[in-house]
Amino acid sequence: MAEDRRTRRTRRALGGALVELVLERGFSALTVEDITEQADVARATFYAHFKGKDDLFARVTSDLLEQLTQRLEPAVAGSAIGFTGKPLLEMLRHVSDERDVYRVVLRGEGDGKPLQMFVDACAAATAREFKARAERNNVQPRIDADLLARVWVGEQVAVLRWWAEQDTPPMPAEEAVRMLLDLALHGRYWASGFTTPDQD
Amino acid sequence: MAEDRRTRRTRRALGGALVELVLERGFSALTVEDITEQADVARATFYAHFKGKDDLFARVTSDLLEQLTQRLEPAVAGSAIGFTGKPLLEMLRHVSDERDVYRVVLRGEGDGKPLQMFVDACAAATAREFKARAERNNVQPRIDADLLARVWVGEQVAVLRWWAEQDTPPMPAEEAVRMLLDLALHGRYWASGFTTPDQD
DNA sequence: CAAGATACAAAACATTGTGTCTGTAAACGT
DNA sequence: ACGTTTACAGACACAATGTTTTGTATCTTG
Repeated sequence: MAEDRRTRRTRRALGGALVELVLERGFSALTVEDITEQADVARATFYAHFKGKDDLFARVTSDLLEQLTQRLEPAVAGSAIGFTGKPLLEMLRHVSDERDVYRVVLRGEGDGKPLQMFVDACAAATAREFKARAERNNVQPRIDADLLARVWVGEQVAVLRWWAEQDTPPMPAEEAVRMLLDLALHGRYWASGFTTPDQD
Repeated sequence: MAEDRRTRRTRRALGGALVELVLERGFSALTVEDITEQADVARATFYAHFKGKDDLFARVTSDLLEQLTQRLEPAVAGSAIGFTGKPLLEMLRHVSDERDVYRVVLRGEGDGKPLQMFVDACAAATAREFKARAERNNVQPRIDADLLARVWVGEQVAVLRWWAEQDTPPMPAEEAVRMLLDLALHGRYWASGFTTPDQD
């Protein structure tokens, strides 16, 4: 019942080739033949596994997501709201381990659909935590919940993208997390060194 | 010296057709012929104006950006830090006026490159304002400036996307701006109804 | 308003990528 | 060692691209 070694081999090779080539030339510039050549696989074989470029990319992305949720599970268990604290820390580490794939996904290659997958997953997880926590503590959000959720996830993705694009970590992951916690606690004006906004 | 009227006509038609079709089927699913058919223009004519699909999309995007910066100019003149306040309000209004184009761009169609253009432009403007203001008032950001900038822009884009995807405005633009100002001032925990984060 | 310039339409063309299908050889799991 | 599964190489029809040509309609400029 264990999966055939050959299929695993070729699938991995194709996924790796995709990521590598997208980083070099961008997704839309690639042909299926480019990918199979890089992976040293026959073109016909490609179609035995995937419907096309997009399908391959989608699988690479969902594999990544699956791996992420597995790594996140213990951290989320009894943890804080949204993605501050342990979950975020674990995410940053995962990005470090799989930097290339994250770059490709977070850059929005492939018509942004893989990124959409990723964002949706994050948004769902965030919203779930968010609502559960609000109900548990019986509080009401001070600004529109939908808007807040968007801002929240947009921020997370922006940070991950920034983190993924670094060749060498600009700071320890722990410090980045601390900064983001401060930001979430005190707001942007505080973070930028001000305590009050300019008048306008 | 004024541009030929026929040229303007066909270019507009092609740009409009692109936006319309992307909303229906997505960018990657389109052929040049689809676009020319929708615009009622000969295929050869398309290539007289643009190098291909991507080129057309890039021009549509840069036209939008140009229009935006023009509208933003008066608002930015003597205004607040980054995109809170008047500039943000003007942006939301612009999105309302050009909803379809914004949707297409902000969804990251076209391999996310048009979106990249947009984000880069916003980031540049934000960073400029940010540094100028910090220097003027002689303060230092409490968290890494680069990270802060990313978060900032990520948040803006998320809000614009949310705003663009609404069929009918969920609230007056002024109220959305007020919320975001509050958010920037007091932080996310406050906005979500808490004053302190959970422990983790 | 006239004349020269410019843009458009229509059709044909070579080129490239796609997706599918063969028969054959090799690698796999049991 | 066995039967089964998978990969390979090549060939195929098809679709989309990008370019070119020729005749016609429309514009701008003087």
